[in-house]
Amino acid sequence: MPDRRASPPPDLAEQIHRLVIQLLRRLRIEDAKSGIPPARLSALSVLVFGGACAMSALANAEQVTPPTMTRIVDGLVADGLATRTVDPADARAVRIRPTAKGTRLLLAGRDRRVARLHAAIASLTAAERAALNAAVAPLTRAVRAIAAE
Amino acid sequence: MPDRRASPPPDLAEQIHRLVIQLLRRLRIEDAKSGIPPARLSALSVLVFGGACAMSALANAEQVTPPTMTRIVDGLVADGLATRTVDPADARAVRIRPTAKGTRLLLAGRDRRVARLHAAIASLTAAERAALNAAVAPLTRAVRAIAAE
DNA sequence: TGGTTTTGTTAGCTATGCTAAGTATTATGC
DNA sequence: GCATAATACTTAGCATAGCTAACAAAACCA
Repeated sequence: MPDRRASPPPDLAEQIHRLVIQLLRRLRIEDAKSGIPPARLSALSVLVFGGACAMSALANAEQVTPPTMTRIVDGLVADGLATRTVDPADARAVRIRPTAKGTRLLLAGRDRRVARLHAAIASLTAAERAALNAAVAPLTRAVRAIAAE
Repeated sequence: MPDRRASPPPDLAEQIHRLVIQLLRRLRIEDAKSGIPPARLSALSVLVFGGACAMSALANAEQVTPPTMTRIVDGLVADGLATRTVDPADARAVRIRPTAKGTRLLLAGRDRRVARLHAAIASLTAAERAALNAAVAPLTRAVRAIAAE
């Protein structure tokens, strides 16, 4: 790991760190409106955008242990937002799928979140939006670089 | 709120949304190493960077109800990371202060987080870092715009 | 002075994270 | 082909963290 006082100005990482925390904290407010607790909403998001999924894959995607994911899925199933069926090819494993209701609910909530950010971005100048747009690729690379270790 | 299909490309908000979620998820891994649960760590961060604080102000800063913050502070005090004293000017209120141990611990943990992001940014090209740097101001404005509503 | 507001806490519920331990199924190795 | 190991989840039990409702105490104020 490079010296913290090396090439990039020391504040860039800090600034981005702070910004990102604030951004998510503000968007999170929208989530409460869905009536679904955050862990379920997040898992449901994986199901809706990633498709059907095994328990372990879901736990892995959410960076959570299997017992925790078991209970989150219990909640989703109880609320009619997902279904749990035994994998026909492996009776140990389960396939977890979002229901139509779950998909509808998630997309609506996500729209609220993203719409809020979208509105904020729309209020910027064209030059500012261009600067944001130009930062997406480098930030994507940086995020991937974190995973490397 | 503007039409989602209006001027800014619809994916910019979505891309940033996704990126930011991934970024924090990856950095969060470092927090576990501190041995302090996330809510306490976050509250401690407010104390260390914002200075002594009343219970209500802390709850407000953390977007949490007062009872929740009472227990988080209980935990911090039990761990010797903060102190709670009655406000001499108002016997209803308390002043919550980080201890030297709390300050030391938080700064170390934060350094690990930021250092990780810093290293990732350092691995980019100069042009990419410049693009990131140019995006900080617009993103700051956008985040503030979210709070407006 | 007596009601109201402010500030925090207590109580009790749900949700979410963990580890340890258990069950059932599949894979393996001899 | 059967014992053993590995895999995929679940159950149990604990700590943390969020909420609302109800309460206590202090300060305000009319």
